[in-house]
Amino acid sequence: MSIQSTPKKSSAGSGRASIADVARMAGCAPVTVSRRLNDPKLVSPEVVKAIDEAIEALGYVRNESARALRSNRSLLVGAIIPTLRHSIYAEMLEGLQNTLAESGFALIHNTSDYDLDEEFTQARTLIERGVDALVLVGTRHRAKTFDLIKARNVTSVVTYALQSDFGLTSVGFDNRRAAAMAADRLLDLGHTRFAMIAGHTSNNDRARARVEGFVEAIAARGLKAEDVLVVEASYQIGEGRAAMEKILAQKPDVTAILCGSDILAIGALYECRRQNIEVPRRLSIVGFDNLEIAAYTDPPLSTLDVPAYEMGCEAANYIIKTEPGKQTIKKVELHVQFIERQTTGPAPDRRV
Amino acid sequence: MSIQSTPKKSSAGSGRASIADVARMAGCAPVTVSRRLNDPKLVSPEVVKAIDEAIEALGYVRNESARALRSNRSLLVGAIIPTLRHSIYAEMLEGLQNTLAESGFALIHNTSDYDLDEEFTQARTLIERGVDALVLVGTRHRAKTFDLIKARNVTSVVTYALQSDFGLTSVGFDNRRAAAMAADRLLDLGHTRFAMIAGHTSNNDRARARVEGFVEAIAARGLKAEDVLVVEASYQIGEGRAAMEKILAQKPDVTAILCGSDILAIGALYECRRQNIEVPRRLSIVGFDNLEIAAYTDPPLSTLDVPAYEMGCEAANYIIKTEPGKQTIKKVELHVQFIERQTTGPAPDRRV
DNA sequence: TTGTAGGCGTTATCAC
DNA sequence: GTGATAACGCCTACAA
Repeated sequence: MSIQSTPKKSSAGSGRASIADVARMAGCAPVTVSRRLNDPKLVSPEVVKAIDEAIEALGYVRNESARALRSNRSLLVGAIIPTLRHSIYAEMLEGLQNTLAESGFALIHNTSDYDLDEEFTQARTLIERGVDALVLVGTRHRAKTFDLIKARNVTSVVTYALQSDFGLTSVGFDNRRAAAMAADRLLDLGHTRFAMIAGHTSNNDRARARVEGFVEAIAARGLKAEDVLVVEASYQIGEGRAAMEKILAQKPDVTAILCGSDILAIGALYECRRQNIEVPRRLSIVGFDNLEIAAYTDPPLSTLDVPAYEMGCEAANYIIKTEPGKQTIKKVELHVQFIERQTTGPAPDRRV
Repeated sequence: MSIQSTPKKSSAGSGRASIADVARMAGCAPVTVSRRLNDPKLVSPEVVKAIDEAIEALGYVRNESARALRSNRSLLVGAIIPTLRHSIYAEMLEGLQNTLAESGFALIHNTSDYDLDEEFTQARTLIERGVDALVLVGTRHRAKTFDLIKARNVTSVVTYALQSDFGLTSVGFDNRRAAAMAADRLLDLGHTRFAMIAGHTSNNDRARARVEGFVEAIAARGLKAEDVLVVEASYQIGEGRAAMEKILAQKPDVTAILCGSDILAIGALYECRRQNIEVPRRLSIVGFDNLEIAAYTDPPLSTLDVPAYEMGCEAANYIIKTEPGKQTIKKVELHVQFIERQTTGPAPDRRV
């Protein structure tokens, strides 16, 4: 009864031409059109030609939803990052997206603003959307987030991280070691009175690892952890400035400061300028990230170069190579480099 | 053979529980589960409870692909931006994503790197994916891109633009007028010898409009267009620096410079510092964008504040409010503000 | 308030 | 090399 009324099922509901419309026009079966689209070798040249013409004439575009439904692959990847306002995450995302796009994947992103519950909700939504893979930032996540990923067996990558004890592939660098590199360099320059302007460490394992790495490396050289004054700030220039002000008030004899981000370092430099504190003559400052701007501050900022874009690319590569449902846990370590510019110098007491 | 083995169709192919599994467990029909998900009012409390328990027990998550296929709405929005490396676009994207998420839309983005053909390809891919709406940047696009949008009748918004003569809704500000604001202020300060460090104007209508607005506003005050030396550069600090060097070589008596972006202005400031040129004593510089850093340069940068995040929000609002296939063309104008900090001052000849 | 009966556009499977 | 058929999981009608 119902079927007879639509003998030639056309682009009825959607308004879009379907594979069936193309098939009818090209004088073949729908399957053949599907084959031409997915594996042209299986179709004879003449038929391919007829199909292509029909596609052109009808302005046919494939319906990915149907494809995803039937084949159970969405070619969609979800990424949840803290924020796009830090270019470091924007770059990671760009690397991810560019690399994924080459293999036909599209990227959906959400920003959690460092809220782990929000992150869980977003992960759920992304999985509802049928993403084939999920990209997260850092090691700290709600248990239910991990549970969800495991229950659904969604290919997942954690960036800015190197642990794999929670059972996910990670792509990143060693924040602890990076901070230690800065510490070692400053120690070699004779510094003994340190401070650090760190990002907030609650809910941010990267920020915490940097603090730990810095303090531990200093302690390893016989100094006490108390020799390091740590002030936390959110990643904004103004906050970096205020933190610097606080440090100078609390510990006026400080000579070396590591900042958890170049943004914070820029704030610190600003405050030094304001207080007429010569950098690096009286105070050495090291940033973190190696943003474009770091080479152009006054003086140019010594910092740690973080492979943000590459992390995105590596995460994408893992996703592309992984068969759905068959992930093997890997750890991809990228390297951080200390870039010495002109905000670091010998400790003032040594200089004399 | 194959079918009989699964008389009660379970989560067979996908591995995920379906609405049918939930229904079986809750002792109701699939439709009822669907209703509970979409409009809980229609289902009695006890049934809701049973369904919720089943959902919980099975770890059910809805399949958006099926939903999209059936309802012909993907709740997916595509955005194509030039690059994420300019925080101005990242901010727009963040506003877009945050606002869309509140209404259940997810955002897919691509970066075209200012390549209009690439943009077309991406638009096509996004439409294949069934996006309910498309967000583009600027007014310049390939004719085939417009054709595609019209053919598919996809709700579309153009950001950073205010024209609507190409038949799409636009959300933006008047680049021409913004640049003119800067020109007027500089003219009021007595400047007569101008230059501009502009972004590349081919394929970038925003950059072009800024140049035109600047030159025209100066011409409107009786000066000649030749009085403005325009140098193009891509949006990188190093390029801004080089452009500044070039300007100082070609037109050493220049006293006022508008930069097409704060990034370029930072490069210009850097070069001034290098050449010991006092800003704003000898030279006034105006940026564009009002990035976070602008308030912390030395001296703090006078610039034009661009409502990037808000543009994203407004674009999202339009999309959310628009019924699929029923778009009405609108023009949402946001306002630009001249932020006077300390890189602008009276023309040196006036000062004497 | 709940259930029955399709079908959205595609691809997997099996036949020719 | 090509085609017929049956799902994929959900939702819109309509019926009870």
